[in-house]
Amino acid sequence: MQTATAPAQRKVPRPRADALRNRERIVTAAREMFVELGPEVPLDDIARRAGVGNATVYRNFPDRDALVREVVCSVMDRTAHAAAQALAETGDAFGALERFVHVAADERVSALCPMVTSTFDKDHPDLVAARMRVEQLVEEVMERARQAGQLRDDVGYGDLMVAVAQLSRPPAGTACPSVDRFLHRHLQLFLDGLRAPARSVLPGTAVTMEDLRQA
Amino acid sequence: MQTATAPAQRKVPRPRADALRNRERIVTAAREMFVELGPEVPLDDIARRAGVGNATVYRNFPDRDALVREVVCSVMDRTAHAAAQALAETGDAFGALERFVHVAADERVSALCPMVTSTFDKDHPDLVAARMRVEQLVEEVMERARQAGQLRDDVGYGDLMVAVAQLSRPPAGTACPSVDRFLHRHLQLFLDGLRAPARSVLPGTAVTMEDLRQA
DNA sequence: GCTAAACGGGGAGACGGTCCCCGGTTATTT
DNA sequence: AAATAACCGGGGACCGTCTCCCCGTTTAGC
Repeated sequence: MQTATAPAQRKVPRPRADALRNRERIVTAAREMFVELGPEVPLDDIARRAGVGNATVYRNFPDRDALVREVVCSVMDRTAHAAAQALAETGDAFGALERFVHVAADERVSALCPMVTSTFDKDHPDLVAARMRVEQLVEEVMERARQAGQLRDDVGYGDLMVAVAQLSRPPAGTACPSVDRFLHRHLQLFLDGLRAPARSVLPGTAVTMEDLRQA
Repeated sequence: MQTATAPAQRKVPRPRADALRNRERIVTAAREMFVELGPEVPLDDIARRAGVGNATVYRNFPDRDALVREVVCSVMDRTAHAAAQALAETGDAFGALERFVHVAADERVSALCPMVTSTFDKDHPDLVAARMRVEQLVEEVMERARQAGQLRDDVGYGDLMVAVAQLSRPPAGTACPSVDRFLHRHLQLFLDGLRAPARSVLPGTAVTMEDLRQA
């Protein structure tokens, strides 16, 4: 903690500039390919898309899960950012919620779900931290709309996020771009169903954050 | 065409009873496993679940696509049946639509989409026949609700079916049963958004059957 | 310009899915 | 009930694919 340019204790001499750049390009490429082709795309393909050799991928990430985790955290951060922006809006509370949902869908929150599977540490520190940020912010956005009497009160955080994730999932298999044509229509329809007053009585109870965690 | 017991021209001496039974069990097991594990489950696993040897699977279906096609047709038939029942209901038109949606979701129409990929003949006679039946019936159910002024008129067949398929997709990876807990809640929310009068203006135009076909 | 870190491509190794083979079993026919 | 032919089941060979290491070459940083 002496100088800003050499903060870490020796032994970590600071990575090279191009190394950092490559790492970032890998994460970006991985996010795109996970969304398009699913969570099982060969790492070699990701490397090619990123414009690097396959060895560079395996150097930066000890195993597939490490890469997946980084991608998931990245998407969560973007989602949290979208929620924060929605919170900053001072106008219509439900309008802010709507805007958040459409932006989050474009970030492909969807891609996360298929990956949280099998050998994957859901309790990794980085993950819980990112998750908590998102939950906190989205919950606030929803609460404000609820207070304003615009959001029906029998729905929870989990209802919103799961439905958005499901609706924004690509049709699996192809990177068919047509899904985007439908996606925002269907999100809007779902949002219309979310408005107060409720037009029906829902089965079960509101899905909370805790429900998702242990699911 | 002489007697009913020997209708086929010779050379097809009629399959044995247990052979038919096995074929049926394979299709059932395949539907379950496709829904739970995705369209790439090993055929050997399907055979085990069906309680038959793997050779029996390969004997009955020349290749994977043939099995997938049979499963898809089977699900479509069930869906068409659900739609027909909804049409037969004489009460509330929108209520019939709701009931159809919830039943169709339980049939896992969802499982179809991930399979319509890569090497798969979308124009196989059996498929188009089943598809046309479903389209016809569902369109009628929707039209009746629309006429009754209960269904917003800026949505089409494609909007309904794609959204239902997406919402009823299992979270991919695990056969986590919790999804069923959410599923019907989210379907109901979506249906609420479908009701007239429209609570917002949708982006794009109504998704028709033709849109889906060439997508 | 020198040094060491980082890169890239090729290929070995391993895993998993598909499909065939053949001895045993079961449904049908007379 | 016996004969017969279709059908079944499990084991294993073949093949494509993904992972990951190796090593000669390049490039950033001083």
